Amino acid sequence: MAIGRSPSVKDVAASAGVSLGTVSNVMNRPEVVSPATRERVERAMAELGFVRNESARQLRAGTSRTLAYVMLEGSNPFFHDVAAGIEMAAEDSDLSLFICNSNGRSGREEVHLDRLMQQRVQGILITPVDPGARHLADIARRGIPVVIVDRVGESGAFCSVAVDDVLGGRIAVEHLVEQGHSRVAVIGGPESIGQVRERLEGARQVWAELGMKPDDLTYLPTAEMTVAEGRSAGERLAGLPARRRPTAAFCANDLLALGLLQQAIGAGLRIPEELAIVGFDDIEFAAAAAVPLTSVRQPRQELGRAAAGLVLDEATNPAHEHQQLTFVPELVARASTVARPRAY
Amino acid sequence: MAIGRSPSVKDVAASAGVSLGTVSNVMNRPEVVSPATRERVERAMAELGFVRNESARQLRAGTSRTLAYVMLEGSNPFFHDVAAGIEMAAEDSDLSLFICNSNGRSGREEVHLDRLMQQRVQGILITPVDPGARHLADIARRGIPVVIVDRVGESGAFCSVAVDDVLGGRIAVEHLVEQGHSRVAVIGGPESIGQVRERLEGARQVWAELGMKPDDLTYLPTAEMTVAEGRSAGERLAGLPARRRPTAAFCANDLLALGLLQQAIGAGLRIPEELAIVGFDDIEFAAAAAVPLTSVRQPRQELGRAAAGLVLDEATNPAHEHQQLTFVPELVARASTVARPRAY
DNA sequence: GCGTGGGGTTGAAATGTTTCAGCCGTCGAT
DNA sequence: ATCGACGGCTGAAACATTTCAACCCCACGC
Repeated sequence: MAIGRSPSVKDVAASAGVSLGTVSNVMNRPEVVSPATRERVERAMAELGFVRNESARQLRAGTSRTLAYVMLEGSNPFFHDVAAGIEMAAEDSDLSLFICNSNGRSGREEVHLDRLMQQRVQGILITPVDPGARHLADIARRGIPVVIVDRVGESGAFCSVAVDDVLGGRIAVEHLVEQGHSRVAVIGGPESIGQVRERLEGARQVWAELGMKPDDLTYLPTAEMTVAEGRSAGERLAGLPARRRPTAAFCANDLLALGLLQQAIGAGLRIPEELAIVGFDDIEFAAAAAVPLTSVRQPRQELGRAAAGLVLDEATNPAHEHQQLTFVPELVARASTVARPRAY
Repeated sequence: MAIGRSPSVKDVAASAGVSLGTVSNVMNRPEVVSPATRERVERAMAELGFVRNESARQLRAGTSRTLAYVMLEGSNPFFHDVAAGIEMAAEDSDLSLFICNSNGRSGREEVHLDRLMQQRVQGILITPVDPGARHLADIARRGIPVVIVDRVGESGAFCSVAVDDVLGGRIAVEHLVEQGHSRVAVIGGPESIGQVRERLEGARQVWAELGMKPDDLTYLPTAEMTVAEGRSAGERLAGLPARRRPTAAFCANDLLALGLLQQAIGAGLRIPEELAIVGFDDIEFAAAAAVPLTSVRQPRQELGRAAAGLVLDEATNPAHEHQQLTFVPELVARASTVARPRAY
């Protein structure tokens, strides 16, 4: 088989003895072409190994059959789960999905967005470094559907999908208090991250409402939301005088919680007796930890799916109105906060 | 700002009072156009908010500025690390990267590949469900560069990049024997996976060479390479009569190892004293486990980078020859096999 | 027999970019 | 003065597809 340039509709048409338009019809409106011709055309396509040229279709159509997700941190499985949800939805609409990763850097984010505009993607889903960034608004102003995932766009200029982070903070700390803890640490940062602020806020709210002493809720800031930072927070925690040391920690995500867990176990602490730990996100590795991690679950795939739904609505429905979808987080209690008799 | 269709080179040309060709030159060969005109054109582009239409470029060029990676299992971070390596390389060549996920199903893999052909991607990197699959060969025959990642294509019809899995099995088991173990389990499966076979093979080789009793190397097959299967393997292990029970396990990947670790710790075993564990891949969560996991490291990002290099070579270099790149795996010893005094 | 309707097919236009041969002046060399 | 070269710019062709008005022919109704 000669491997020249790949055959086009023209070649197929010639080989089947019909016109271009007919070949196109066979692909796009098979019902209008007679069975006999259709069959002939299909055979020709198979023989020549015809493959549609997507760029030509796109050029004609003015838009590509592609969505894009710009994730915030490739190293956090949470975002991959969101991406998986998006991909399912994309698949259902027969669209491709571009997955990009800004790695938390605004510069890379901008580069990706630029490329995506050139690709004329149908819509962009993004967990942005900064939801208020100029370049996001610019894109939306161009008429490209943009949906913020796992953050809430302040301006209302976009749709967004997120969980109620304040509530998430509340149920985490409420759970710890229910388990009898009266000194709790909240670990996360930097505070420039909206989620961190809101989860902390929720924690403080419920702490006050339950009548706990304000000083007994300690906020331990971190520089990032990584396993390593979780470990280092554990060391800081261990350094506190015993009488003031929290007996439980609420971490703003699971990576921090896993790091803290590792450090605590390494230091010989019994979990949850000497230190109880709650994470956030409920990534798969939370359940897989040596001491399975209690975590505030976000419906990760659902988040992605819903976001994709919104972006598609905006792309296709002229009457679309921006909306802010909020999901309800849910506490998944496991051994890192609840001691259970174990079979030995 | 009116949001009609986005402006084209034609609009820019009109606005700047030059011809299409000149606008194109400003973008592609700025040095051939006089500074004055260039400046005028650039201003016009900025004013109109001109964004290149990538599909038109592609149509003209006959190929897209895009690579693709079809990963095997989205739930295994290993593949995301490989993808990250590919993305860096793509970035260096100013290419976009499509990331797809076959989730271990041949059908999805085929759907993805089909789409990628339609997109006229420059090259395809893939960790295939089955390296011998017909559809892979078909694509290569069409002249599209294909590189197999983390598997070796039997036929030599493609380039491939992988680590020496036999060697990986050898160093894992060698390490365990060095640590004084004389009964070892190898956990992994199904055996249809090439890696599993080769890692097991390496384990058996070195076991024999070191003069250990063949019966003391137990192979525990699993149905998948997941955390859950790791746990269940742990239960089977615990069910063996004490005198025959292995004191160490070599798992064919880290997910299995983490599952096993969790099960063992839950059952009250001390690690590594009562059970030593070695994983494979050295994903980030291996180091983050409660008992940090000894693992056979694959240079994950390097794998991706090298694969991208090969695919680009095949795409651009007429004198390209297929090659099978093999990396050397490396043992990273941690607490799951080596007891160290700990500071309490 | 004539008009009508409609199923099936055609041919050309349109999409946005790049490339390339060619054109127009100007400047330097002969 | 003429030629050549060259910098700077133009205009048209080419890429593969989709769409749409137009067309042909046949059957059917009057």
